[in-house]
Amino acid sequence: MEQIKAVIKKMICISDEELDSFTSQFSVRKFNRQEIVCHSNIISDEIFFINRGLIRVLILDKEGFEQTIHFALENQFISDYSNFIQKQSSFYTLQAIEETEVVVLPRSSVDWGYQNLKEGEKMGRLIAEYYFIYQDNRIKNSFVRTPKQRYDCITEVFPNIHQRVPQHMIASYLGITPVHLSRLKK
Amino acid sequence: MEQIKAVIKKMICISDEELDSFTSQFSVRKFNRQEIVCHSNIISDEIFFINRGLIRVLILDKEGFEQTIHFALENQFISDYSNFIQKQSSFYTLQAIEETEVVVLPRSSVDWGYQNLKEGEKMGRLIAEYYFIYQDNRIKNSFVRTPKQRYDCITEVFPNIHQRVPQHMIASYLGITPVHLSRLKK
DNA sequence: TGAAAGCCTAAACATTTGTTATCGTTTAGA
DNA sequence: TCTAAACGATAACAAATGTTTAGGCTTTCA
Repeated sequence: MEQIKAVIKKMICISDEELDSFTSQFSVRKFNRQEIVCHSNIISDEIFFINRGLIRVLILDKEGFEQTIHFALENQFISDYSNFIQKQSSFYTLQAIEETEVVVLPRSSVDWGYQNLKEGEKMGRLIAEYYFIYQDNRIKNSFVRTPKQRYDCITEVFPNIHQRVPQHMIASYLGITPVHLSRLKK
Repeated sequence: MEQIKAVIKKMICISDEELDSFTSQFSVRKFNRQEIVCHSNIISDEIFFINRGLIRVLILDKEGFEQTIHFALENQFISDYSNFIQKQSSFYTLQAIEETEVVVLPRSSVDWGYQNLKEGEKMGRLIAEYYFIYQDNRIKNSFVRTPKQRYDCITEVFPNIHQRVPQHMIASYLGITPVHLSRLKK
């Protein structure tokens, strides 16, 4: 739990006792390559924090093809956060791309944190703000950058992504086909 | 201040005294049609709440054309929230499309709310979560819906938008050209 | 270790989307 | 009230992107 403790400490002021009470409610889970961390169409009552490995977020489009919506790296939180917040069944599938170890935050512990940690709500605010900024940047980029430019700067957001995931997933994340990405690279 | 008070009361538990102390720090500002509410490239130290009217968020792309990024309607908050949070100079321009009246929340009052309202941080969390969900839906839609489908369902997010803004702004919001939108409608 | 699957590139062709120009109508402002 | 600007539709053409197919290479795993 050392990694998630460090991340929380960077966000808010929290005593070691508080932190221990909080993290003692979490568990650890491991996944092999390609394994599904969280299926779509289930009520999403867990948030994951990545200790090690890499998770991609994907959906199946109407033709049954996988579309990569997002990547999540070490020391980041990941879930279908929209549907977690709204307590609806999840839309996204989470898949481990590498051997991955996650900390599991059940909804009960998240709620506990909001109610019992001195700065629990602030932590929630900062996390939501952080991901809002990420989404906003992504939307901004779709307006001001070409697909090739988005490809060229993807390592700003996901360092080493090229060494860790196949190119067709990056193409999908960028909103283009793998064939077209291959063409753009020339 | 009645509208913003009602919106805050819906989000959190707050006494009338707290609410009065909070809203007394706000001011009201009015804009004519086409008037700029907030320029880009300035430090954004204000959040706006729309009492009446309609604001669009836009950027100028490299060719100097206006791109509409977002619309904001009555009883919604609007700002370049990413850059407000990060205390960076704003990227977006805010423009009133109709005669518009806004409540102005200076940064000092927002910070005051976080520090002094019992549920101030929770309010901040809920607002950030709300806009995160909006952005997430938008990104989802770009993967699962065609431009025509996005056009057809835009009133789910912005009711009466067709009666209130010219079609070329909607096209821009959808990420297509006005000529192409006109073609799709056939 | 051998076969199957996955991956990237490439080319040819199809579809979507953008660009430019024009026209008629509506709207805004002097 | 008149005139210029803004707006939406349309057509012709251009550019970007998708689709299909194939080939060669690497990875996986039985």
